[in-house]
Amino acid sequence: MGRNKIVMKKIEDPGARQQFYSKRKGSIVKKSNELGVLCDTDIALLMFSPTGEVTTYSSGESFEDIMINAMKQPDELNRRSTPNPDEEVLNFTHLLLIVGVSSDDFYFAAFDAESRAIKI
Amino acid sequence: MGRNKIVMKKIEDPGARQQFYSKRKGSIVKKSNELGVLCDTDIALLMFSPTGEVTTYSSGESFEDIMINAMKQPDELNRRSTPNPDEEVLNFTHLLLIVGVSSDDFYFAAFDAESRAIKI
DNA sequence: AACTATTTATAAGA
DNA sequence: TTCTTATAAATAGTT
Repeated sequence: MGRNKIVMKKIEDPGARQQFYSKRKGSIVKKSNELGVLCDTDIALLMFSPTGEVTTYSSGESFEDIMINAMKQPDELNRRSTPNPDEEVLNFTHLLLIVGVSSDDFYFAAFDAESRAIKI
Repeated sequence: MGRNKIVMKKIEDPGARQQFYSKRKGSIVKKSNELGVLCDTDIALLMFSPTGEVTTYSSGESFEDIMINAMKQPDELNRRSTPNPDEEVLNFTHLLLIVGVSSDDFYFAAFDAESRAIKI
């Protein structure tokens, strides 16, 4: 929207890039908030500014709680199990382990360098 | 946008709610992708549909890698350290522990029920 | 930070 | 349900 159409290419000028980021970040947060309220559902956002500053947004629940809930679902994140998990474990170059503990529940997930779930 | 202004209230009809979710989800992903490309930066999205289905989006890097990078920054997530971490540990009702391991690095973070970082 | 022409998103309707 | 269209919103360039 605006005087010219958007061009899908990196903005090279650092000042203009930061300015663009700030405006658009606000819009995405606003839209996410609308979606969370109108649909009564959880949305989590995490974004890096061009200078490396992190912004998080979460609708309703906390950012971490939304992540935990996502881990507990048979969803996009967990669906990435490999056909042969044992084989993949041997090849990881990094490992992301997420563990959630509450008074009445326990859950965890691990991902290799390709973001594939690892059975542990 | 459209024939009428938005009303910030939950859509009660399940069919209309799901329809709204699908449209708006697509728009937010599109906007996030624009932001990621124009600003050459990382964006991660996680949202639950009204029926509980999880969608993730990540620009550039994988969703998990963006989470790991966020953990490594002195950012929004890590800034929530408590003045007296020891005291908080005694009160947690749940715990989220995130650990990342690569060939040349190691990092972790833990959060209590109030999403405050816990020193471990 | 505010303005405004224009593009974009989208709520209803077909 | 997919397509159309009038209108609300977002926003790029400008001031």
